[in-house]
Amino acid sequence: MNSEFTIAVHSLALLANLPDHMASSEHIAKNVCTNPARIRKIMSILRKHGFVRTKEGIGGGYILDRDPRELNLAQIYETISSGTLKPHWCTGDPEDTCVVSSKMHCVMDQIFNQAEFHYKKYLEQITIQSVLDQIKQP
Amino acid sequence: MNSEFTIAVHSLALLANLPDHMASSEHIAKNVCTNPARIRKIMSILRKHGFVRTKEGIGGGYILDRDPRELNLAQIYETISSGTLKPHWCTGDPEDTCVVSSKMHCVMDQIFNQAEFHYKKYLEQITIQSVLDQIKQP
DNA sequence: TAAACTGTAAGCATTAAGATTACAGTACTC
DNA sequence: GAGTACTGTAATCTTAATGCTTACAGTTTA
Repeated sequence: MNSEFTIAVHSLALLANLPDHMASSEHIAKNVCTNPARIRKIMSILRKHGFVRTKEGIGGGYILDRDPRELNLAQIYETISSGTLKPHWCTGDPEDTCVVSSKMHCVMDQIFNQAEFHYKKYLEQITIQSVLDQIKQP
Repeated sequence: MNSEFTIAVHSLALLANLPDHMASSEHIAKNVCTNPARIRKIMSILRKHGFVRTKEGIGGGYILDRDPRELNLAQIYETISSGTLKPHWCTGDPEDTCVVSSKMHCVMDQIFNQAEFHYKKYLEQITIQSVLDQIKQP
């Protein structure tokens, strides 16, 4: 599991906390503790899905383009990390004569797909606003 | 996400399919498509949790020690892969003066812990027997 | 036209995942 | 009790995934 989803959530929460001005990739990167190129890559995907607006040139950067109360983590997961619940490596061999070996891949695939469905159902309940509220709790 | 959980499920389903005799690590490894040492490492954990019995020496190997209808994937996940839903890398910096940066780690931790809780709830519904039934479907 | 930004990609470094090898310990068989 | 076929476990090596750095073209503003 890589951490692009976590970075996206962090970045969006940060933008929700700065509703009135743009934040540069360098600013966000410092806050998240990573490098600007990585932030730009992730924000570029978020822009293509309409979560943020970007502006190039002087005074440019990123700004949230959604109501944080209506932006949930399932939407973010979907665009950034869909399909990452299942491991890259898979057991079994479809060519094997043993049914267990030959079908296991397919069965585990279904299990992970459904697991991801439930995972997203859970993430749907959490909005960027609720993340921000939790952060600001004393 | 590594694939030890998948390997454990595959191995246990295989054992459930061979209820009357022991399977060696080499046999299981061939079926799973990995190496015997890896199987032994995973099976050793499963033995410590009472899922399988092992026997050393000639004719030894592994045999299921649970009713496959009462052995669910949540139990397996718990013993093999607990805590792996959250990425190793974490955003933010607890020492940062910005609340978002300093608290994000803690908030994401909670989110991933609860996500794992829901994930396990889903896995509870799936038994080794049901995996085997799915495999044997035409 | 210079400065400050994004967009994107190539290449490098680090870390996690998986394979290999080795060998001690155990149980069975002759 | 010696040989064989297993598990248990650890050390080391290889490969693949992850993250970082650098670079530069494109865009906007001053």
